[in-house]
This record gives sequence, C-alpha cells and structure tokens, in this order.
Amino acid sequence: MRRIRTGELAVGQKLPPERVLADQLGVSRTSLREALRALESMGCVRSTVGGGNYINSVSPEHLALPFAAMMSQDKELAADIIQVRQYLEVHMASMAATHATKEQLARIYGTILDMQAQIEQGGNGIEGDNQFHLEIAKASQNKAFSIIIELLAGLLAESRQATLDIPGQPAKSVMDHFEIFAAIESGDAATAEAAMAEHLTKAQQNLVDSRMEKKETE
Amino acid sequence: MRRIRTGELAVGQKLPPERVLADQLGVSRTSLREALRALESMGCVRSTVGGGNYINSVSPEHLALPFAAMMSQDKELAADIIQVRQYLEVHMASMAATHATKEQLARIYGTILDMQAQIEQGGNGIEGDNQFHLEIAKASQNKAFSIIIELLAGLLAESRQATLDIPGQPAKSVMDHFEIFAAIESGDAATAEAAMAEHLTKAQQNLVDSRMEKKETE
DNA sequence: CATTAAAATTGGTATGACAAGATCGATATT
DNA sequence: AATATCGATCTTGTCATACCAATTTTAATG
Repeated sequence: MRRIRTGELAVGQKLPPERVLADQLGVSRTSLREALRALESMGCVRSTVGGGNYINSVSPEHLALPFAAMMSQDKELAADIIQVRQYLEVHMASMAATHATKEQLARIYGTILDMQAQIEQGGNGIEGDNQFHLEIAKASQNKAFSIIIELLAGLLAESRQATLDIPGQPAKSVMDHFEIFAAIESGDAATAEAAMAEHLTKAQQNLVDSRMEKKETE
Repeated sequence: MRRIRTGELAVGQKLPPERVLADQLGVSRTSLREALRALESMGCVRSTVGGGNYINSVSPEHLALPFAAMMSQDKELAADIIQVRQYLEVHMASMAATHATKEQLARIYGTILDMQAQIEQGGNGIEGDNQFHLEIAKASQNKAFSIIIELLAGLLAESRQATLDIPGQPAKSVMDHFEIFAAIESGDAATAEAAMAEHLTKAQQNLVDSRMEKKETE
C-alpha cells in the first residue's frame, strides 16, 4: 500500500513472482499470499494464474462488496441510504443542467430512447433507467457523484426493480425522464432539480403503495 | 459471506478452529486462511491469535482504507469529494435543526466548548472541530450521513488541519460553530443551512488564500 | 516467417511442523 | 471456601516443501 501511494508502484505494473517478492520482503510465500489476498479484496491487486500479480486501480465495484455487507447488517441503514441517494441525485440534476456538454446531453437522451425500446420489447427498462441516472451523474462533472451513484446502483437494484415492476410505471418513468432531460438541456437548474425530486418521490410513493396492496391481498 | 447474509452466522459468533473449518469446507488450511484474510480486510472477520476467528460487524473504518486507496490514485477526485461532502454537510445542518434531540443538542454544544478549551491550551482545536461536524451528522437522525462524514473525516484531515493552522482561524471557526448551533437549537433549518454553507465556503476560501501566500513566499 | 510443441515460469493448493499467544482447569495459597 | 497462580492445552501466525494447473516463453519445425 505504501509503495503504491508513494508512486513506487504504478497502476498496471507487474509485481515480481511471489517466490521472489516473498524473499525480498523476508517472509514466506504463504504469508505474502495472505497479504495479496487482502490487497486483492480491496481491489489494489489483481492475480492471474500463470500470469503474475499486477497493481490494480481501485474501482467503485471493489467498495461495493464491503458496503453491501455493512448494509445487510442494518436494515434501518438501507432506508437512510436511499434518502441520501435521493438528495444527491436531485443535486446532480441541478449540476448537470449547468455543466453538461453536448455529448453528455446526447448520451442522457440516448438512455431514454433505450429504455423506451426495452419497454416496447416487453422489458421493464431497468437497465435504461440505471443508465439514465448514471449518465446524469457523469454530466454533473463531479467524479465523486458518479462513483457514489455507481456504488448505490447495485445496492438499490432491488428497490428499483420493485418500482418498475408496478404495471404502467415504466411508461411513467420514461415521461419523467423526458421532462428532466428537457430541463437539463435548457440549462434550467431549478426546474431540473424540481423535476428530479418529483420523479424520485413519486417513484418511491408508488413503491410504498404497491407494497401495501400486496400486503392486503395476502 | 452467504452464511452471514442468511443469518446462519451472527455478528460476534465464533467460528470453528481453522483446521476444523477447513475440513468442513473441504479445503486446506492454507486456502481457508487466504479467504479469511480477504474477509478480514473487508471487515467481516476478526482474528485474534490463540483466540479464534469471529464474525465482525463491518464498520466505516473498514471502508476507509480502499476508499483512500481510490482517492490517492486520482487527485481530481479528492477535490470532487470535498464538494460532495460540503453539499451533504449543509443539508445535515438543516436536518439536524428539525430532528435533533435535546441530548444531541447538548453534545453539539459540548464539542464547541471542547474546541474552545483546546485552543486556549495552545492547540488548533482540530479534534473538537471534527467532533462538531460528526455530532451534527448524528443529530440528522440518518445513519448514512454519519457514516459518510465519519468516512470522509479521515480523508479530509489534511485539509482541515491546514485550515486550522491559519493564524486566527480556530477562533473564527468557533464563532461560526456557535452561530450554526444557535440556528439548529432554534429549529431554524434555513438559517442553519445558510450558516453551515457560509462556514464551509469561508474556511475553504481561507485555505486557498493561505496557500497562495505560502506560494508567494517561496 | 508462421506454426506448433516442448519447456520454463507462475499462481493455486495441500501438508506437516513449530512458535506465539490465549484459554481453561488444576493446584496452591490465603 | 474463595482466590490467586501456574501449567497443560488449544488456536492462530508463520514457515518450508512439494505438487498441480494455467500461462508464458522458448525452441524446433515446416
């Protein structure tokens, strides 16, 4: 870790063979390998059998596993995270309205068309839905936002799935997306923010209602 | 991981000895231990020599390491994260104003007094500063906010340190804290939000100015 | 020069052994 | 009888060695 931070080891660089590296560090291969597994689980190292060990760039996915572990231990936390995510996403819509490039606008629009196509083919458009929110995060020109959304996308898959499984919901979501996109394209931050907030609260309300109906039929 | 999620293994539970567990899983102790190291690095397992292996609750600190690894790879990301943190913290002040209990208000007030005492004793009050922001996060009644702030506190230690090392800054920060506290205590969400926003932007502006002066003297 | 097969390299797993620390029970003391 | 102390036993931490499987490199071949 220290050697990576100081730049002594660059991303993509190949480490010496385990037997050599263990010797350099003055430990057995067993101990070295246990250390490598720890580094691998946090995404710093990638091992390929026969190929060697490489320094790896830490991606959001590597944070997702322990993050999910933490959430699964605490149901209350899951609800709180949804609230944080909603708050961030509303702000991202506002930032995207003022910062998005033409290419990014095109990509956002593309995700809406994709979602529409997915629905016409009988799907619920969850993939396009995810992409829509991720592209807006990217358009906010803030990497941290993108990473957080990417991280939460996996964790909130269940929630989003449930929302889109409500009859008629996918079509409503697409209309919301068009509305949000229009506000972002016109550079109207306040309207984009309001539209996104309404979209998220409506979707969640629908989810709550649908769960209550489900409970009644039981 | 699966056994933890399904509740088959509860937090705090002791695992069988490595030799037994390895036998149960049909692998060698070597392989089992490599798996344990991976689980340990993400906080799911805690090992004590002679004592055994225990299922551990995943705390924010365990996320901090890979998070820091990711940030150290990308300088631009660090600036983006500061922006996200500022945005979240402003909102937390607002939420604290509407949700804080009397006990939490007392704790927030306590951190200001602590910071004042630290400064009188010649310190820069960074510890009290950190505690102030953390207590507000807790008062927002949203666990996710607390975790995020706790996570970022370690990463932003450098930035906060630099800010408080500016002559006269600690005293100014204390005054800001009193102002923010007053707004939260009175339940005035809008004022609390504004005061926090001003506090953070002022602090950062001071930091930028101080860095420019430093550069000029070089 | 391209193809292919053999050889060397490298990570993955297994086994046995010993050291260091923790736990628990027997024994001695108060 | 309660408590303190010490030692046997258990458990993790580390190491050395060996072998397997996948990959890469090298050399031979057409």
